Amino acid sequence: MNERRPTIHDVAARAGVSKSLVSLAMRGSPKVSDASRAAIEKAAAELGYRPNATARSLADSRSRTIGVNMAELDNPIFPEMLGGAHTVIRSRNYNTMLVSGERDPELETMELAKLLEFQVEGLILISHRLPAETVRSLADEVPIVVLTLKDLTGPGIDSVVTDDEAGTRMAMQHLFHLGHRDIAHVSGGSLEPAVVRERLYRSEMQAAGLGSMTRVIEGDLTNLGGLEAARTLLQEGKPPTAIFASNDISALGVMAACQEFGLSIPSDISIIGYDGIALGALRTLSLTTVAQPLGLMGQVAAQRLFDRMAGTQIDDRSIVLEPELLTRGTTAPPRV
Amino acid sequence: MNERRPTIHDVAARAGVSKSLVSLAMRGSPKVSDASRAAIEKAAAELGYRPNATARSLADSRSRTIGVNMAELDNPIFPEMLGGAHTVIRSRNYNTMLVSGERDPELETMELAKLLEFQVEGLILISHRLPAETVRSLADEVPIVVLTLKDLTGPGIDSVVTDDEAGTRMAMQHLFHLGHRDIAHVSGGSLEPAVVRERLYRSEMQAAGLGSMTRVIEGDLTNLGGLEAARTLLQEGKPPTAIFASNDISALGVMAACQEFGLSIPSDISIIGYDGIALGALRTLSLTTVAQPLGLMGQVAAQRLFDRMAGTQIDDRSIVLEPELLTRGTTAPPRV
DNA sequence: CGGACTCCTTGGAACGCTCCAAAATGCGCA
DNA sequence: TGCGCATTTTGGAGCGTTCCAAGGAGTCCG
Repeated sequence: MNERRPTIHDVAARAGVSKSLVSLAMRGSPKVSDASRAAIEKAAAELGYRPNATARSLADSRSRTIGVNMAELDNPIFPEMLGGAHTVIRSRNYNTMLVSGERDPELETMELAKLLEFQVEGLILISHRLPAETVRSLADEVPIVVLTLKDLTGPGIDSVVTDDEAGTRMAMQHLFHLGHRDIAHVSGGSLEPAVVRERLYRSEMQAAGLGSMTRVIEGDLTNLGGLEAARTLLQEGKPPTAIFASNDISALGVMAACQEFGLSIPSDISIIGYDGIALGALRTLSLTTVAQPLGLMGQVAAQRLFDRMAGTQIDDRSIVLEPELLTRGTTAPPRV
Repeated sequence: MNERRPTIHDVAARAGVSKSLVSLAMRGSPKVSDASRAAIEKAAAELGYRPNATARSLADSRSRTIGVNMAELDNPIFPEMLGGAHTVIRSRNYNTMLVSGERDPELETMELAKLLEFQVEGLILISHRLPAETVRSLADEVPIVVLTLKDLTGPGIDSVVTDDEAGTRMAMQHLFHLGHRDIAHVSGGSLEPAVVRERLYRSEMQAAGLGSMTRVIEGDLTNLGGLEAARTLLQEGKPPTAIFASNDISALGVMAACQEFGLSIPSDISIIGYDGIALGALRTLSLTTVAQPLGLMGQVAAQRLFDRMAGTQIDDRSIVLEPELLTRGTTAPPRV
């Protein structure tokens, strides 16, 4: 490991110019003569000079860094969104500082505080467990884009979501068209998207004149939660002909439960999930689902953030993307 | 958004003390009198003061940041390792700066350069595509821990891997014990772990007197690769009674191909993977596999990095963890 | 009451860079 | 040869901290 890294001064001395000129040259300014530029580049290369981004941030008070918070790692939708956001951040020549609150709001708050101390220029919250007021007060210091939740917007806070109402309708219409009437729902708890999906499940059933067949079993958006919810449902007696699960990983749990009960999918029972996680496409699973454009959501979130950072005049606070029905192997007409 | 953030000077002025004392107080120095400390804390709270980590980094030339490179996002083993590393990094009160080279060595090199410009104090490479010399020269500036690859160690470079030889032996012994003899292997290309697994597959077959039954079909560690490899294999004619795939996601592809060919798992054919991705445990899949302690590997990598950063005297350069056989639902005795 | 301590507190010099106003240089042309 | 203008180059101030040597305030004791 080297002793002390060469600085701009060392380069300047070696190239026989002033530090200011080196600074200019390093940033590719057109004001630098070709001769000087060549000398500086040579000197920099010989010394193995690397600009110090910390000093630069301090000097021009721009960190060129975006903070990303990801509360959970176990649902693959989050890494997928992260990937999308990350791509955009990199393409803008910014850096990504990643934190995770591990589902603990206090820890999460501290982690975000650290991000702000690092002078991140913007914040992307890919899922979070923070109280609204905390987010609002953060938004006072730096623009924020929240993914998947749109209940919280306001000055400094944008959101990127998909249209869960439309998506749920697609799922239900798909099942209706196949001929299903006895459709149960494995719900997903109290977070906004799950609530919307449950509400729309109910209203679609109602609208189809199937209000009396409405059955909701509580899940929690996890694989195990889906498994147990479905077990409960199947123990009750006559299984429905189709189950709409609030998200994909719980749908996979539902599938497992069905198999346990000797039901074959999709001939005995149809299953549809929600999210469009990459793994649902695996041929082994082939899960029919309503896909959110996960990577795109991350990208759009990052783009919006950059727009805000640039101070672009934008009116709407919420970007709503369209979901897409992916008909795969877990849904089919009900057995007659 | 606030105009200018309050600095240590503002706090000092408001509390009626010098900036130096504020600096001391903010860092919890015991030299500060209780009265001063209280006044400073009050002033800081009133102003909403937040220390500027950039300035601090510059002043004490410690960034308190670890750089993490993750070449790929589509194999879930990498996020799982990231999770482990991230936990340790946070617990040390460090930050994680994440980059990804997207499988492009040039891009990756640039991204790592950016990390160094940010003065990261250490580097964790969760998979990478860099030429050895590049890594070596980086190691000259900052300690590095490489995950999953141990072919490259040396001054400044440590590695964390699992014992792939032992793991492969476990897989093969498991199949042998079940009574399998006709075992094919879907390989995984030229990266170190895949090569080792293939080599051990061959030698185990040989050692079991089954050299003549050795069959290797080329895969590439992806789901699709596994699918196609298995299709090729199954088209050839009589299927083997078991397939050992070089990793889990390709094993899932193999499973899909078997289903396409009407083979039921595990009664017609057994399948075993390698890695122990969380999703293999989903009841729907229930993939028998040789599990690497993925999260732990990330943790150990981060710990080793901190040890190096602390200058602890350590001899070995390579940490080898033990894999574990997870017998689940995709393996069974061959049909008689 | 002076001196020796111990505790607190302070201003100034870094840290490595960018920004800026001003100085130096070069060039064309009368 | 000299002037004006455009092009290059420069030193110094500043970004918000930490570090350090040194200064001030008490306290205890002879």
